[in-house]
Amino acid sequence: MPYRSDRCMKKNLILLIGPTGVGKTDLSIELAQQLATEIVSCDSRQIYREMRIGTAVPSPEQLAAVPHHFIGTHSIHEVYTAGKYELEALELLEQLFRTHDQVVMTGGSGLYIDALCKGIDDFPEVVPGLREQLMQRIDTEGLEALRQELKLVDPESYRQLDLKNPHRVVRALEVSLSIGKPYSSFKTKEEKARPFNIVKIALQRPREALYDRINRRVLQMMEQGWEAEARGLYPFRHLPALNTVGYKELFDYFDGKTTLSEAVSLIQQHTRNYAKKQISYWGRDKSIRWMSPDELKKAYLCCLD
RNA sequence: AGGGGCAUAGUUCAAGGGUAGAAUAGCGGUCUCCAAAACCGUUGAUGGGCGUUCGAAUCGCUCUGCCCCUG
Repeated sequence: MPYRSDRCMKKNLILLIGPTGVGKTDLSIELAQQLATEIVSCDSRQIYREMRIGTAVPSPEQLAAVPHHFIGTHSIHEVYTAGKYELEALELLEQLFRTHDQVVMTGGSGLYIDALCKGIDDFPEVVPGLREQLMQRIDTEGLEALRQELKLVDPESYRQLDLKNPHRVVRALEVSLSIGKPYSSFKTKEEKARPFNIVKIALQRPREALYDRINRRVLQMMEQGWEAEARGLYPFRHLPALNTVGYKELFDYFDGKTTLSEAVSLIQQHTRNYAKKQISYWGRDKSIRWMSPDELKKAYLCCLD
C-alpha cells in the first residue's frame, strides 16, 4: 500500500485535496479512522472560529469521531498567512508523527498546501502598514506609478510579475521597500526538504456532478442558518478573512444590493468558479494523483468493507 | 376581440441605412505569505419569411412569441 511506511521509518503525510464540495470531509474521516490517526486541515477559511456554517466545517459528530486540527483555531481578527500556516502546521506534524506513522491532511487551499509541502521562501518582516499605504497610493496615483517605482527598486520583478495585478505589484514593492533589497532576491526557487513522505491525492468528480453538489450544499448551508451567522459578522465585513465567497454576497444582500434569492444564486455561481480555480491550480502539479471517490475507496479503504 | 409596444450572445443592455459592441455568465489560464484573494485570455447573437436599397439590427409588409391598455 502506498501509505505504508518503509523500513527506514519515514513517516507519511497523506494529503487528500480536491475542489470545494467534492466530498473530502467524509472520506478524510474514513481514511483517518482506518489509519487510526488524526486530521490536519489545510483550509484558509475553516481555520477561523467565527466562520463555521459558511465554510462547511465538519459537523460536531465528525469532529468528535476523529481529532481535527486547524479547524476554528484562529480568529478573523488576527492576520493569518500561508507563511504562518507553514510554520504552525510543520510544528504540529512533528508532534503528531511522534505517535503516528501516518497523518491525514485535507483541505482546499492551494497556497497553504504548497507552503507546507514545498515551503515559502523566507521573506523578512515588512514595515507594518506599508501594504495599506501602497494600496491607497494605487487609488490616488494609479497603478502605473507603483509599477515605475518597482522598475527602479526591483527590475527583475518588474520583468517577471503580472504587472496588471495590483496585489503582486504591491507585494513586491512592500518587501523591496521594507528591506531595501529587491523582492526577487529573496526567491530561491528551491523546495524545502520535509522530514516525511508526502502522498498527494486529489478527489475528482465529473464537472456536472461537482457543480450539482455545490449548488445543493449552498442551499443546505442556508438552511443551517448561514444568514444569521453572516449577519453577526457584518460589522467585520472589511476584514480580509471575510473577503470570502458567500459572506460577500450575503453582505451585499444585507446592504440591499440584491435580493436573498439573487444572493444565493451568486453564491452558488461563485463557489463553482472557485472550484474551477482550484482544479486549475492543481493541474500543473504532476505529483498529484487524481482519483474518483470510488477509486480512492478501492485503493485505501477496501479493508473497511 | 381591438389598439399599442417589444424581439440583438445563456442573461442584461448598446449600435444617427454603411466593419454588430459591452458587462456578466460559460470555457481556459496565471500564481512564493490577505489565496474562498487578486489577475489574464477566449467562445458566443440580430426570432422566421418576403420586400425597399448598391448596402438593413435599423425602413415596409407578414408570421411567431412576449408585455401593456381597452372591452
